[in-house]
Amino acid sequence: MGITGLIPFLEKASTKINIKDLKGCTVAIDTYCWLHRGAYGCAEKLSRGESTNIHILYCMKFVNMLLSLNIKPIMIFDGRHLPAKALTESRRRENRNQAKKRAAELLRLGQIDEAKVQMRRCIDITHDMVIELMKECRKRNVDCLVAPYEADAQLAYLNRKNVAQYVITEDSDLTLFGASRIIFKLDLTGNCLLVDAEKLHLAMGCKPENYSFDKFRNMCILSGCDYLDSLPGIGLAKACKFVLRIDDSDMESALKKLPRHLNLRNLVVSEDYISEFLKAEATFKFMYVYDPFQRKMVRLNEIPKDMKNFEVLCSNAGSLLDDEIAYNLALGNLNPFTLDKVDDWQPNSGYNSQVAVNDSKHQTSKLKHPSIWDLNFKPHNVKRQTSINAFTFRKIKYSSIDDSGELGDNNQDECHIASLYSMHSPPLKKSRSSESPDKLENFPIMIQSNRNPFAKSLSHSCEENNVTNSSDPDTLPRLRKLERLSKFERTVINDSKEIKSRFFTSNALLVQKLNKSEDNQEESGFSLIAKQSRKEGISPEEGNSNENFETLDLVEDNSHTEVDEISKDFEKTQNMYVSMEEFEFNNKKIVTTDTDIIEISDSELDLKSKTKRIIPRLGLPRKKSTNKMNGVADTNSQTRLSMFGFKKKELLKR
DNA sequence: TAGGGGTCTATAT
DNA sequence: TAGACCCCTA
Repeated sequence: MGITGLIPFLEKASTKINIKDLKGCTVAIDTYCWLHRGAYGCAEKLSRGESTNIHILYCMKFVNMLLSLNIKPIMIFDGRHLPAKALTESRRRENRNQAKKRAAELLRLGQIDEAKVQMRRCIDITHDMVIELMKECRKRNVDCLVAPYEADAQLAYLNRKNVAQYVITEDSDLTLFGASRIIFKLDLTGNCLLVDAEKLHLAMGCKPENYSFDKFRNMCILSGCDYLDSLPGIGLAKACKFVLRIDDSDMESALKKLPRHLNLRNLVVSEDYISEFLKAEATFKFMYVYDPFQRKMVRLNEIPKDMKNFEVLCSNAGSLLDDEIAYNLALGNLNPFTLDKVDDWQPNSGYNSQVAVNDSKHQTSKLKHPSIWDLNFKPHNVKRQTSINAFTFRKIKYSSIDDSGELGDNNQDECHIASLYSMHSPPLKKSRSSESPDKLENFPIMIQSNRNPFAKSLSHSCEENNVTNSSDPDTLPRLRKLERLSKFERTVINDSKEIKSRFFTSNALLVQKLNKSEDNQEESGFSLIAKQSRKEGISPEEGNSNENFETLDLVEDNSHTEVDEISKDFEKTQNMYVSMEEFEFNNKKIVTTDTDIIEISDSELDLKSKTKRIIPRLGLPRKKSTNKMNGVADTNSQTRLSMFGFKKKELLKR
């Protein structure tokens, strides 16, 4: 059931991303969603009890996609049913049985198509399917874990412990368990929707100081969730209005005032509803999950010592199992409902290595990722990465490339300059290159659209909100400039080629980076142009001259990552896309991808054309731009953002 | 008119 | 499970 309408409600806290942006991260997956979708494709066979692995292959496509992108997946499966959901589960079981009967009847009548529809409705994900998928995952050393109860709570736990920096699901309930970064609607091209818990206040339409996660959770419970139906006439909008008006510390007394706050005089909030509400809240907060490091069940959140009546309130949040049972349940060795032994897999057993020997092509990936079942496993410090550009800003010391002539005498790095053109005014440092990984990890994610007004839609509601709320005195002039930009004709092109980030870099820097090889992962992102510069005999000093940029072949450069056999197999059959937008400006076609700005001539508009002109840094070739930009001079004191009507000087004045 | 609620449909290959 | 659509209600 989930929370009706929650995903659209969270629009302002959401960003469209591509899963490839999470390279190097760990993601925990609500695997039931994939299994269910996969089973839809072989519903007839499954309902007839025939052997099929289509649903397993479907899930493995996603797994392989993640592995190919150097993203570590952890597959989480639902465990036992909570008492709170007993009614829901029995309803579902009843519906499935009815659909089965109808399907059989329709088949007897020869109505095949109608029968197929009913067969799809009676799909049930069994523990046998789970074990089958687990075995496939183990061949690739992909960790699997059966949650003691709801997978949602387990996902949130792993997310909060930083075992998984992101979680993938289709179930909006997950937001209520406190996961910080949730990915919805992931498809096989990698496109998905990222909901960031740090932005939930935007969705609720309140200031960060007035927001609390308790308010958000209370709003969702009020609007109706798996553990409690909503009061009549209360949906997300009204629930939001209510929780923002009240003091969230005492819901018991606040709920009694709900009819008055919402002007719904006929609404009755019974004592029973209030106690069920408090139980639902406790279920979301204190559900049992499995901690693979302590190897025992723990509460999602610690129960406060001063909490009264917690035994009653937590009566729906699961019961504690013996450690040995909980361990084997988490490994998938027990049927969650009967607790009968159905498998005997143990971490680091011969079973796993034997598979790896027989299937040597998967050994590479096996070696890559430490297992959560390894006793020495520690959540590693993974750089959170949703924006390649954002990392580029931090890792490169731009102040050292003044000789490019682009930055003038302000001794500003391009990160700072970019910030002056950006919608926000975050505190910026001249260089982050010397910062520790921990500090980097804590750095808030900068979504591309916030940093690069050209790369994403300007009408994005999130950004509008930020602009409106900004107290920065420069906001209005910036808005006016952005209005100018928004007049450009923009069309979204879905088809594109992946290009590595060079957005704010100069050729000089690229070549320097290539020579120094300080950071292989970063370096390779630039290697295409840098190598080209070398080929053309361009020195770092002159590398910024656009004349040296001849037409380049847009060839994906995968040298930056260890692409194993799985990746290669996958990439043969899957096309990874980045979003691409096209501007028309002074009879030029300018295309911005997530990572680049590309100028293409009319004859090259076919995006499948092999040759396109790549513009290093921002904007157009210098020579052409000076003549055509409506009198906006392209001098040393001005970056190429001026191509779009921005003037640098006045913004950089101190 | 905004917002809630019920119903129907798609999900895969 | 989510989204679209339509209808109803305050």
